[in-house]
Amino acid sequence: MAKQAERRAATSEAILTAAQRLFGTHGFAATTMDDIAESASVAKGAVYHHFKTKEAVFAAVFDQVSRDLVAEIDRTARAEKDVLAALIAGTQHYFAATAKGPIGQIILRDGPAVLGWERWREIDAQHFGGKIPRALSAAMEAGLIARQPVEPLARLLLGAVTEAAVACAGRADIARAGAEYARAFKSLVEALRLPT
Amino acid sequence: MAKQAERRAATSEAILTAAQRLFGTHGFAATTMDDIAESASVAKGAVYHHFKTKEAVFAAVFDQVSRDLVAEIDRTARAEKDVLAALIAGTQHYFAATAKGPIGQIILRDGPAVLGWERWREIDAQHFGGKIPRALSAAMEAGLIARQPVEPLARLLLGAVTEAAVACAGRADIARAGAEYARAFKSLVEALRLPT
DNA sequence: AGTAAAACCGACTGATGGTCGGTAATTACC
DNA sequence: GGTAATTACCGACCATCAGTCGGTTTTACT
Repeated sequence: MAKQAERRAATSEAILTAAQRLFGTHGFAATTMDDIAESASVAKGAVYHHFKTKEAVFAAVFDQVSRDLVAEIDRTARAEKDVLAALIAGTQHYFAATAKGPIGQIILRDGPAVLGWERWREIDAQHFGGKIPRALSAAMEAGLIARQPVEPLARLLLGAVTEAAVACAGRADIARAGAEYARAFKSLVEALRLPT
Repeated sequence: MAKQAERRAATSEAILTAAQRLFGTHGFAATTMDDIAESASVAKGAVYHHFKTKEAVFAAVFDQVSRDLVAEIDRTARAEKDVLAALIAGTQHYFAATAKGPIGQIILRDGPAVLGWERWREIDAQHFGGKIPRALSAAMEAGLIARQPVEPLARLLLGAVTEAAVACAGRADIARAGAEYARAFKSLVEALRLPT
């Protein structure tokens, strides 16, 4: 019954899998549509039948990778108790994950380059950044930090985290760097904490 | 005497000027080398005689724009007295300038896309970010904030500022948004200030 | 003037994103 | 079950554009 749908799904997934591997290892610019088609054992026309442009393929890959990563982070953060502590733990996980080659390549390097900063920021914020405003609101509600407009502050912190992730990704001693930035981030967030 | 040098400089500048205008208005991808050559009233070969690649042209433009902007910011910041206050004022100027179309296009959109995040971050940090570590060191020296590793904290703040600038650039009511983010940034920095 | 070197020219090439007319598989309808 | 319509897929072809290269003009030096 759903034969056609299955067929479509299978091809689509083959393309996406191939694309993710290629984008992750060689980067967006160095990956051609012919490469993707060949790697997915499909003709170029098929790729264009499923995705309008090369950017569209990338966007789909980006979305998938982000989705996977955010799920991972959620699992980590859920283990913490304090809202601020969860924020910090999640951040550290984000560092560690994006520091690993392929994911960092897709999310931090090519992401903004291909999608455009605005769109990238928007999507990234939608996936990861949504957690920060929520955490801040909760923290204010709980009286942990001073009441103030949430959005601007959240944006600043997201920028800080992202920048740190990139800096991390570019360093040899990732573990150490991650710890360093996590500590700095913690001190920044803790500075906001009101004296009880 | 320096006729040859003058000739070279004039052509080079014509190319750079044309490129800056085109990159600023249409963006990097939508600007072709032929466009640049034509706009500079020069043959394509001449452009390649002066710059090895299209990226090289962009890098030169980027450098120039950054240099100009940083000089402007310096002038603004110098007017302030407190180190932290100067940091905040400079930040606000950065917001305002990058929010204006062409400069934002070059520095915030295409910059990372073309040069690659790592290189962009490095250059951007070199131009703008260098000020933050210096300001933080000074602030620690003066006992305004707690002593701690400077580099990680500076990186976080730079990321926060950049993110805010981008967010600003994407909004219609730039003045209002700039003020909002500046206030949030101020509260973040002020949170670090030690009680006297 | 004569020669060397540097600046400049613009037709050409190679690579690649995207198109399009056609074929094969699947589904809908009688 | 046959046939028409729809959907998936194919791969040769096209347009664009970064970058090349042999040739020409302008400048510098003797």
